[in-house]
Amino acid sequence: MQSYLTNHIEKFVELSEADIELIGKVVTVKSVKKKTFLLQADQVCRELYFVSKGCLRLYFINKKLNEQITQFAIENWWMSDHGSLESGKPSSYYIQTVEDSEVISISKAKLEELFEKVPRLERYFRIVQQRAFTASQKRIEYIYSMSDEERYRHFSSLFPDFIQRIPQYMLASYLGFTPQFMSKIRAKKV
Amino acid sequence: MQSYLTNHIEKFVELSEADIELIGKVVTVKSVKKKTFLLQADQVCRELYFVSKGCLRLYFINKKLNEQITQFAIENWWMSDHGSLESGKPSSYYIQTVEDSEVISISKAKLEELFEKVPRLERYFRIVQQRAFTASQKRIEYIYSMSDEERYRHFSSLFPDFIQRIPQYMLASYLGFTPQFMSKIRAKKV
DNA sequence: GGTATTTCTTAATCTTGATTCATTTTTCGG
DNA sequence: CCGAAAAATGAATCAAGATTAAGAAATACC
Repeated sequence: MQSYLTNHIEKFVELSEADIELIGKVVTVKSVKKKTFLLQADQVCRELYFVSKGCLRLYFINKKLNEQITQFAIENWWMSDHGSLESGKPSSYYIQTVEDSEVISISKAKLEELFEKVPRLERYFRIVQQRAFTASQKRIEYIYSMSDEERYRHFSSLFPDFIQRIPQYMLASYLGFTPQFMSKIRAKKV
Repeated sequence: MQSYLTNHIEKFVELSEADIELIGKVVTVKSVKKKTFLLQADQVCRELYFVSKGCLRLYFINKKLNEQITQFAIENWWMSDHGSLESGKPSSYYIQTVEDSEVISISKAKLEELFEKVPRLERYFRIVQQRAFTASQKRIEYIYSMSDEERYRHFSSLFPDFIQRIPQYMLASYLGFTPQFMSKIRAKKV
């Protein structure tokens, strides 16, 4: 039985019917209401989440006790705390739905088993991981080459649809500035 | 014949003698003098570099015409412009040796072939890529949760040996502030 | 449909780190 | 070992964005 997930995987590697069966057996599809936590700080992260519908955010609480968002995941993106996943240590992050969402999850343990049975998945995850890394590097490049205002305008022009989906204060957090500053910028552009 | 590279790979996956042979055939080991460019902006990046000895930096020229370093690679780290590597488009980055170094390089094309012959390497690169991504995410977390001064002190305490190896202005660039500001911080701490 | 909670906006003041420019110290090639 | 270039320091002024403190506008909930 095909799923959003196996569909996505097949954009990168071929899967047999048997592979799809095996994958189907170890993943869990969940409908999750807005503002539900999939991971909370101090818990060990044991799963990877694939968004088939909706939007997740990854954030931590900084020293000033504000939420600092470091990632969003929308349709066809994975989200997890790989640090906690690998080390087995408690996470310092929260993963929460921003909208009512549909999430496909797989435990780290099951995924390891799955790699033995469907080695092609190593390739899929290598490619996905590489893209994530490239995106993350690009983000660091932007942080260091644009002012906050420029970064806001750049992000808005790249993802006009996305910024409609999320509250502005979340975008401000993701871009690393205050909601007040964001209002200021938006007021300018008339 | 074992190399620094196959040694490193074997920390993550098992290799047969035949695998090691195959890998040895497609990589090139080079001794590279300090300040040599392995990649320059406007060139298409076609290779991945593994540092067996020495240190590389990845940087671009920002709007103010300053060098902005986004990554260092020391022993046992890979460096490349994955963006350019994947897209085939010219890079906007420079990769340069910071010290006299020994670099093992493999072309993207050869690596693709190698994945067919030694599928276990997919796993190795998946793991390596995942670590790189985690490190990159961690870096973004630090950028958004510490002031420049805090980040400098944090970095210094984490990598006291490394900061001895590189000029201070390179560290300032990597941390995203000016050499003048770095002097100021260092002068404080007496 | 009205109240409570979230989200967004405005404005004054304050801080961190940039900029500019000059000087000193270190490193390196010949 | 010397001169030139590279790297580090210092101090004065400046700017981007934070902070604080209201209030206004949306949204959600009962």
